Amino acid sequence: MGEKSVQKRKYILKKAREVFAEKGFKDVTMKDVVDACDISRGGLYLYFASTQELFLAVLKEEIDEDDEEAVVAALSGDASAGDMLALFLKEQKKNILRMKNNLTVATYEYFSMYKVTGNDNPLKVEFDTAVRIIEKLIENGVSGGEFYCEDPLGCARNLMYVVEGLKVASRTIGVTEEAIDRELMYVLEGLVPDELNN
Amino acid sequence: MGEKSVQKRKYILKKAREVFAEKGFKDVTMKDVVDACDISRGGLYLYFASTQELFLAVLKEEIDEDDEEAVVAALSGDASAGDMLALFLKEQKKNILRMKNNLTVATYEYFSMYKVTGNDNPLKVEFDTAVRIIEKLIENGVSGGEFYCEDPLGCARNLMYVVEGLKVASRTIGVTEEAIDRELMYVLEGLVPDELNN
Amino acid sequence: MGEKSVQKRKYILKKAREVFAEKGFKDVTMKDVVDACDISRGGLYLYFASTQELFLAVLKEEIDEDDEEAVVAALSGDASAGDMLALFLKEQKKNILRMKNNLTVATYEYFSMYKVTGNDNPLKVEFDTAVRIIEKLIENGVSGGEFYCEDPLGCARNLMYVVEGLKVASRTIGVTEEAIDRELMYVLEGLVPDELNN
Amino acid sequence: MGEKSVQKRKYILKKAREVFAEKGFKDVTMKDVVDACDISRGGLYLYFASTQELFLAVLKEEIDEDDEEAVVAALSGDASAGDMLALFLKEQKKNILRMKNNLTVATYEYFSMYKVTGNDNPLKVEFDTAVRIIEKLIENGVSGGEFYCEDPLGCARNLMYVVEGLKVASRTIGVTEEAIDRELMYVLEGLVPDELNN
DNA sequence: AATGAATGAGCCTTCATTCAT
DNA sequence: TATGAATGAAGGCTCATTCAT
Repeated sequence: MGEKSVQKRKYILKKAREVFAEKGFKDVTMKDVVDACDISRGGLYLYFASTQELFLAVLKEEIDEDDEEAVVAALSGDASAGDMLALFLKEQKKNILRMKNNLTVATYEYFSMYKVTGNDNPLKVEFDTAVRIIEKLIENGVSGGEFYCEDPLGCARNLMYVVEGLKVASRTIGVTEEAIDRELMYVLEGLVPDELNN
Repeated sequence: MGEKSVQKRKYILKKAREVFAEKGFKDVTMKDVVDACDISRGGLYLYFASTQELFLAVLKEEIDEDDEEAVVAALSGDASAGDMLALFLKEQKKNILRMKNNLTVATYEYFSMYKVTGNDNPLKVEFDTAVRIIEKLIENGVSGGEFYCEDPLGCARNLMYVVEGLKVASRTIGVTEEAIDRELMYVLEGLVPDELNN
Repeated sequence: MGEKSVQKRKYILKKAREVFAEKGFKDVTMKDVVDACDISRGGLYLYFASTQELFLAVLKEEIDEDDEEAVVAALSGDASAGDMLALFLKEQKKNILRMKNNLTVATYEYFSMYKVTGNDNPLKVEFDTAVRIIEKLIENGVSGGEFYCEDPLGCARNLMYVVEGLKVASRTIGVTEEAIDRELMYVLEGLVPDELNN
Repeated sequence: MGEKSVQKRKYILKKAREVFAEKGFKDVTMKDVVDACDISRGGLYLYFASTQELFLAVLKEEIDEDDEEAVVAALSGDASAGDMLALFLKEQKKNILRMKNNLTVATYEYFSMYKVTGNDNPLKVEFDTAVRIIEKLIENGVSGGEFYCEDPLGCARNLMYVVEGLKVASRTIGVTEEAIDRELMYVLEGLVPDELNN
């Protein structure tokens, strides 16, 4: 595949991403993507054989980017643990609220359809990675006397399940920005020693 | 629609429920239901005009039942607040883990597709109801000296978002029974006064 | 078939007539009639086995009535030939313009579909009858010195083909009341001796 | 759509025309056309989305042809007005009698179903055009002393309504070739000065 | 007589997929 | 590589017709 094809592949993925963000996974047809890309039916098949293949490719790009963004943002600074955790959660919040180009629904549809287990499941990898980052941040915070927490891992997991809950709720029940702030704050406040909390 | 039709309607809903539980919402076709019910194409249309209509009817039955089950189970006993909360959560856990006949995925697919707001959204109603029940139980526990909690509502919400997170995770990432226990326990332990916790 | 059934049969025909007037012949389904009559599917079949049977029955009633109306109106008076012809044409005009309950389109659809020849074709019978009436009226008018016409039959036929042309045009091209008057007058004026015409 | 597709489009229209001529408009299904063309179901939809679209396209071709035929034939010669009028009417007669490939019924069905007014109605355009041509021919004939007529427009309209009447009668009542000749002659003879008529 | 539930055929329409160019 | 015409399977929906009650 030459240079040109790589460009086109990227172009297709960009457009496909928009389609998945709009319609989820199950409702997307190859025709939807063809129309969005304004290429020929046959042309799309040269690059991707199915919506599944397309979606996995979109997801792969997504995750590669995410790693660079959130993780780096969260860990590479020399800010305090609290600030870094706040930064990380801000990133999550942005994700939850993002209306355009959000793959949450498509991703849930995909992975509830094709059960993928263990580390082949990017959703799981992402979740576990996030848990580990948060755990680390809390531990750092505890070491520095900034936080109080007897079970950093438990707390990190609790936080991420709340985030998952908020994600799905925002797509189904509807969640305001204030509600997200409130939920995340609720967890964070549990980390702050009582005397500081008042 | 006579007595006989009522029976058939129920029968169709039962079968449709199985189909939705198996395939989610978006992938289900009228033909799927026809096949599952072993009736004629036209026969199904006598009762339901679309998968949407079918799904909403299935959901309505579901929720009517739920009300009788979980709520009654949680509140009508004269057990301690802790026991009642544990019972309520056990119900939630059963729901999360139930492999057969679980509408979680279908429900998420439906409500992420057709945005329904406010009290017309049974998902929201269910969530809010659960939060209120938990809040009440916590308050009772605090009154009785069983629990310690400065923000029962916040805690109840935290718990329910965790439950939502677990639900979706169990359908996408995969969650073991132990993980569910662990997460729910994590929250519950936050309610127990420290001296008792050790 | 008892008295009650006769009533019901008439009721069905009345409703069916409305349906045919609205939708023509080909588009009408047994269901349309069932809905219009608000009776059961099976109930309709007790009286009529198909839309064809229904339509023929509707038509039969129609023609029976027509005979009594127009013909009697045209011939039984002791008015002048010109007045009687004018009366007859006024009847035709009313028919052409009638928007509600007009079977023209349905009739054309039916008889262009099922070719019926000779005196089994009520359309032909009606046409021929009308021609004969007009011919007679013209002859009377000529006898009385009211009209001048060398070929009463030819003139009568010409008139009726114009009427047919106006009927179909009113359903397809659209024809104003003035246009109908103008066309009928054009023919009538040809009957009036020149000296009277000025 | 390349050169090849243009051919296929024409082929479909030709076959569809045959179907409409045979069955009228309302009874024609996309499947009828698919079968007549011996192409795939999907293949037809590449060119036309409905029988309505198909019919309008068939009609468009029809009318384009007609313009070149009848009008040119009637007006471009240097024959006498009477001969040209006779030629024009011969064309109409051919139309009335044509058994194969006659769209009369389909056209009436279509335009009685979808009311189209003014110049968007090709039926009206065709009618008005014919009237104007005949009027012109009569005027020419009068100028040349060939005809006698005080109201050329009225006469032209009368003639065309008779033609319409004959068209519809030929599809519903049944009309012999002789009857058509007779009717058209009846009108023409009214144009010829009395002394010549004997 | 009358009902209306039930069936199944039939048409509509959309797409995944292929393939000649 | 790229195109887009073509096919046929799949699912949607409606109705004519039957039949047990």
